[in-house]
Amino acid sequence: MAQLFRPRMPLRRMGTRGQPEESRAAILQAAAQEFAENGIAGARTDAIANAAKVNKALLYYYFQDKETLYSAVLDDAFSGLKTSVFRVLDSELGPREKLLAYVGAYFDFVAANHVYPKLMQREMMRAREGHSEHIDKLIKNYFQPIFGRVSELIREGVAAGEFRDVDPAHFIPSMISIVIFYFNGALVMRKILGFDPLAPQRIAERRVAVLDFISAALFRPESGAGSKASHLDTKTVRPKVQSKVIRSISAQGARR
Amino acid sequence: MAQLFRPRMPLRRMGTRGQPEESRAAILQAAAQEFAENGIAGARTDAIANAAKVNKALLYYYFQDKETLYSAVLDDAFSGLKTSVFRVLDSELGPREKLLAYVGAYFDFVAANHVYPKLMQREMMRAREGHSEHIDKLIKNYFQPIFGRVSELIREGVAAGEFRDVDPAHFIPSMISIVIFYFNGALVMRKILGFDPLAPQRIAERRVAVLDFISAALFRPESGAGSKASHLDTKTVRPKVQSKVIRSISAQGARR
DNA sequence: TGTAAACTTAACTAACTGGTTAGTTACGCT
DNA sequence: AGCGTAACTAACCAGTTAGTTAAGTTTACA
Repeated sequence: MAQLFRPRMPLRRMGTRGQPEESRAAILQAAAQEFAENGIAGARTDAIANAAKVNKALLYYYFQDKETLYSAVLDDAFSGLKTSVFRVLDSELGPREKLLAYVGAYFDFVAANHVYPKLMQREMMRAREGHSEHIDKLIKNYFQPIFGRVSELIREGVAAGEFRDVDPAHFIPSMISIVIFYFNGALVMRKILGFDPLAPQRIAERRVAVLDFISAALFRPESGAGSKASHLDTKTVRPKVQSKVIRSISAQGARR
Repeated sequence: MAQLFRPRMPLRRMGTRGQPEESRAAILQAAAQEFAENGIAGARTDAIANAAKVNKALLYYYFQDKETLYSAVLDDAFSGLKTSVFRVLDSELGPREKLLAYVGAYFDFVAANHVYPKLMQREMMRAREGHSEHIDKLIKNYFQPIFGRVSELIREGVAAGEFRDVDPAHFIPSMISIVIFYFNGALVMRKILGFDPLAPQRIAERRVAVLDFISAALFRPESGAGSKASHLDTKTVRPKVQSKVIRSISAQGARR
């Protein structure tokens, strides 16, 4: 894949000494796809090797075993999310704006990485009483920090009277689920809805719907002014948000 | 399991002619658990047979193969949901009450059948361009009818001015995701939140949170009266809802 | 008494699949 | 020129697992 973009290079043949980072990256990407689509048990190492255009033995040259490779894939995906999301969580914004920016960033990340939500969902369902050393790391490194930070944000918003008095422990999972679910069930939804939910304009629609949903559920109507349909004041944020959608969509288009 | 509830019966020994429905049911239940926990690829037929306290060959006496058994499990789960949910959708209620009743019934079903949300999520993620004959049946028999009916309900509510002007195609998936996600990620959430999300009182809390979330996101503040925090009027519904929780919880407790 | 449904037992196979191994290629260095 | 080593491959192996089979057992019922 990426090799095609090095036009005048001597075009390395397989079976020779290529770029190790490229091979590793190719394996990781192929593995992410395969794991997301089929789970660990369903994923075939041969399929990963084929998709990465690499010999199967190379998987074991770079990674100890299937499980380790899976772990590396998760780490890759979640670290990407973490940096993406913390960029906005660390910014200087009011509770409303910051929360919308957070959800927006999360949405954009998922929209640009369709494997992520599947990996996450699969991992959550896989969690068992037994083999927990592995997921504990994920929780400690990614889930916990993000969750803690957003909890804080929500408590601030509630304290400031901008948010309704919701419990972060329930509100956050709800937010996450709304963002994720749409992408995970895309193919089924296409058959129910009659259109392709992953078409750029549909994703843009979805983004608006998600932000609207969460705004309505969380934001307290501003006191003063026309109080009637006042919790629709997402409008003030929408333009900024919309343009961000466009960017995320085109970025996504370029990526595949 | 179920055999324990036939106190004075001659207590049939294994290897004899038992109740065929019981064996079939035992297999189905064990299979549901195994499939929910591990997916089709991860599920082991031996494990199913052991859990059902039945010889492996009996699986193939009742079901053609693993895939067919899986199919039967799904049919079982979804048909249960369908009847449960249509009971309230066919009732005579106003849009608000009916929608809350629908979400409540859905929640209660999921809370009483923890395998269901996992099976559903897995099935949605499994949907592929290729092997679709099987999932098409599910969509046609269950997803489509329920989705259609709830869409109608939402459009009615919007037309009556009781609901905000939301798009059912986006709102429904969001609702479903909120109900499902909490149960699927229970074990991970326990480690993040520090408490057991499946403890009865936590489930009751969750039920309230879900209904509150959806109410706030969907219901338009009633015109007239004190319009200030008027979209918090879930309170009027809550008592009814709460008692239903209690019932659902105790029913759940009796069931396991 | 006999037939058939509802099972068990346990050995077996065919196919798949994760992982290994032994060897190859080309690059950098001396 | 030649050596060491990172990067890589073809072929294979060993364990697992869905599914089968053949033979037998117990009960309901006609």
